[in-house]
Amino acid sequence: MDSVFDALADPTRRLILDRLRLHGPLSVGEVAGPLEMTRQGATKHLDVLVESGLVRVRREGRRRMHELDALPLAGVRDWLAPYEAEWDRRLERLRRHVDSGFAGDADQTNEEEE
Amino acid sequence: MDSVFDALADPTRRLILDRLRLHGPLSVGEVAGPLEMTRQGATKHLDVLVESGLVRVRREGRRRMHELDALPLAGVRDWLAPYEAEWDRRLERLRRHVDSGFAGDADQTNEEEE
DNA sequence: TTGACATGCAACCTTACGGTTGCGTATTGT
DNA sequence: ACAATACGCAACCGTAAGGTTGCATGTCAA
Repeated sequence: MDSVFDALADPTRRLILDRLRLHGPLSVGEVAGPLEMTRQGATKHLDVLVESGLVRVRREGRRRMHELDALPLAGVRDWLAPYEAEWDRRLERLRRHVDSGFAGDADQTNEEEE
Repeated sequence: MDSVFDALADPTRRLILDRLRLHGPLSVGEVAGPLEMTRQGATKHLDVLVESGLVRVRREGRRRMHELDALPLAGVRDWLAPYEAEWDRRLERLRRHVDSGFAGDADQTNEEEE
């Protein structure tokens, strides 16, 4: 689980996951191409993803194909769940607040942005 | 958004978030206590969390109280959504496979859970 | 006022991360 | 066979992350 969160921490890695999700299985070169990076750089990122279980790898001749496996992300969703309850509560409070015609500025509750 | 994923990458930070969610607003010392870490260490983690918007901070006399703000996690859930569709598809395929009586040994396969 | 409490600030240390370069190896098409 | 393709391995580099120590500062209670 730790390794999943760790894998997701890097923007490049999330981008790779997106590409794997949208454009099927990709080789190292195909992953490295669009990114402005060496193949070796891409390989390292892919290794991290494989280690986390988010990417499965299989050989196809001289190519090393990488396929998305989204299942470990279920763990992230599970971890998220209790927090979701939390922010729902907040939004609910805000909604009630607005509904009850609080009418105006001059409040120090900083619940905006979303 | 990047900063949120980054904040979640560290296990200690996720643990702090859990404690803030369950045990209300906490001071630096209260956060640092249970963790085997210096106050300074805890402060750094808290700073990261504040920077990501997951924690709000307010002064109370000489204490610095930290409160959870789960809203930024909505971004994580949103990022997760298309992947969830993906792993659901996988589980669905598996379910159909089992349903269509691939019949390894002779037992009645009882799934149909969520 | 004065001391204990809670924190801030800054420097420092070690290690891991993201990324590169250079070279060696397997695989393929012709 | 042979050259191009796709990759693996290992060393290296700069920087930031996680954590510490030491000391200064603000704040409260008596």
